Amino acid sequence: MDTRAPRRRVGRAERERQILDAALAVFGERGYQGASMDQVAERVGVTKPVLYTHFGSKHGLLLACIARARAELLEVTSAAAAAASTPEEMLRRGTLAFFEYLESRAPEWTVLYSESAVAGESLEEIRAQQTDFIAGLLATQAPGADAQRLTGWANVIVGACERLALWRTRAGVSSEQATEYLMDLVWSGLAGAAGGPSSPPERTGDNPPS
Amino acid sequence: MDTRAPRRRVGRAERERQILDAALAVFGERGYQGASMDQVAERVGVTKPVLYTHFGSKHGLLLACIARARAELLEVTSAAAAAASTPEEMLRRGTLAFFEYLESRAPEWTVLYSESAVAGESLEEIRAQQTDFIAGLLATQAPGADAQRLTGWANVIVGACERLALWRTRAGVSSEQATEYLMDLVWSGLAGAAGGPSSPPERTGDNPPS
DNA sequence: GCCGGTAAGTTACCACGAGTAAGTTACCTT
DNA sequence: AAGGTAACTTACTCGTGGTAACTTACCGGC
Repeated sequence: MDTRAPRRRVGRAERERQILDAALAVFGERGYQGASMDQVAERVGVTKPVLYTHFGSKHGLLLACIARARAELLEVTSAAAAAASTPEEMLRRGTLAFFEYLESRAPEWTVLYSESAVAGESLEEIRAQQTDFIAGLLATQAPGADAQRLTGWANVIVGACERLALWRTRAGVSSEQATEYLMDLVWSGLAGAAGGPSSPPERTGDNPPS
Repeated sequence: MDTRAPRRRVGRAERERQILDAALAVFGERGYQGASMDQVAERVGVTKPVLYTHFGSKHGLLLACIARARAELLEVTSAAAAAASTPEEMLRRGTLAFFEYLESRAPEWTVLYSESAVAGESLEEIRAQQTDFIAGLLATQAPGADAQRLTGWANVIVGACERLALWRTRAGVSSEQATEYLMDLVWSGLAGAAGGPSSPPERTGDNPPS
C-alpha cells in the first residue's frame, strides 16, 4: 500500500513558519554546517527546492531564523527594562531577562551565536540594537560623558553579557548570580572592592589557584 | 617549454610553516568557508593532499592556525602585564597589548573570531586562558571575593575586551581610548558617575589620551 | 659513483551537499 | 466542469572536502 499522504498543499505563510521551526531545530541539533537542506526539508515533510523558493539559500534560511529570534529577544528584554524606574534597575532587569530568554531557547541560540561567521551581519545588528539601547540608559546615569564614551561603555556591557550567558550555562551559575556579577563591576567598580590599602591579599582558603 | 620548476622538496617543519602562513592569509581574505583547500595549496605551490598529510583536515588546519596565533597572543599580553606592579596597571597594560596585537594581525583575527563555529573549542581555550589569568589579577584586588564571583568578573572582562576590540577598529577608536573605557566601568564603576552635573568618571591624569 | 629506501609529492578519483531547470499536480476561481 | 496558477517533485549539475595508489627527489651506505 502507498503510505504517502496524497501530497497536501499548504499556504505560504504557514509553510514558512513550519520551515523556520524545522530549520531552528535541525541547526540546533547538528549545527549550521552539519545540517543539510535535505534534513530540514525532510523534517517539514517536503523536498528541498521548496526551501529555496521560500528563502533563497541556506544562508537566507539562517538569517530568517535569526531575524525571528531577534524580534523575540528585543521584545522580552525591552519589556523587562521598561518595568523598572532607575537606570540601574533597568540594566539589571534587562540583563536578567536576556539570560533567561537565552536559556529558554538554549539550543537554538548556542548555535546561532557560535555560527557567527555565517550569521555575520545579522548578529551584529542585534548587538547594535542592544548597544544603542544600553548607551541610552547610561546617558541618563552619566550625563557628563560624551557619546563615544557612552558607546564604548555600552559595548563593554554587551560583550560582557554575551560571554556571561555562555559561561553561566556551562558553569551552572544562575541568571541572578550572573546578573549580580555584571552589576558588581559595571556599577560599583573594583576600586572599592579592595580591603583597603592596609589589607594584604589574605587567602580565605576557599579559593584554590587555577 | 616546460615552465614548471623541477619539483623541489622541502623539509617537514618548513613546509608546515609555509602552509600555516598561506592558510592564515587565504582564510583572512575569503573567510574559512569561502576558502578552498586547493586555494591554500596553490598559494604554497603544492597540491591538496600535502595539506592533508600535514594537518589531517580543513578543520585541523584552522585549529593549527589558531594554536600558533594563540601562543603569540598569550606571550604578548602576559609580557605586558608582567611589566606592571599593581593589579590595576596589569589589567590596563594587558588589555592595551591585547588590542594592539589584534590590530597588528587584524585580517587573520577577524576571521578566526568570527569563525567561532568551526574554531569552537580552540577559541574557548584561549578565553579560558584569559579568564584564569584575569581572575588571578582580580583575586589580589578583591581578596574577599569567592572563586565563582572572581570567575564571573573575569568573564565580564574577557567578553568586554572581545567586543571592544571589534568595535574600536570599526569605529576608529584608539587602543588607549578603548582601554580607558573598559577601566572606567570595571575599576571605577558607574555609581559615582551619577551625581555631579560636572563630573564624568574622574581620570587620574597619568594616562593621557593619544 | 651508484643504488636502494623512505619521505615528499602528484594524479585521478569518490562522496556528498548546495543549488537549479523543467515538468507535475492540487487547489481556487468563474 | 474547465483551466489558471502557485505549490511541489524529480532529476540533474557543479564545486569542494577528502582519499587511494602511484611517482620521484633526496640521503645514506657500499
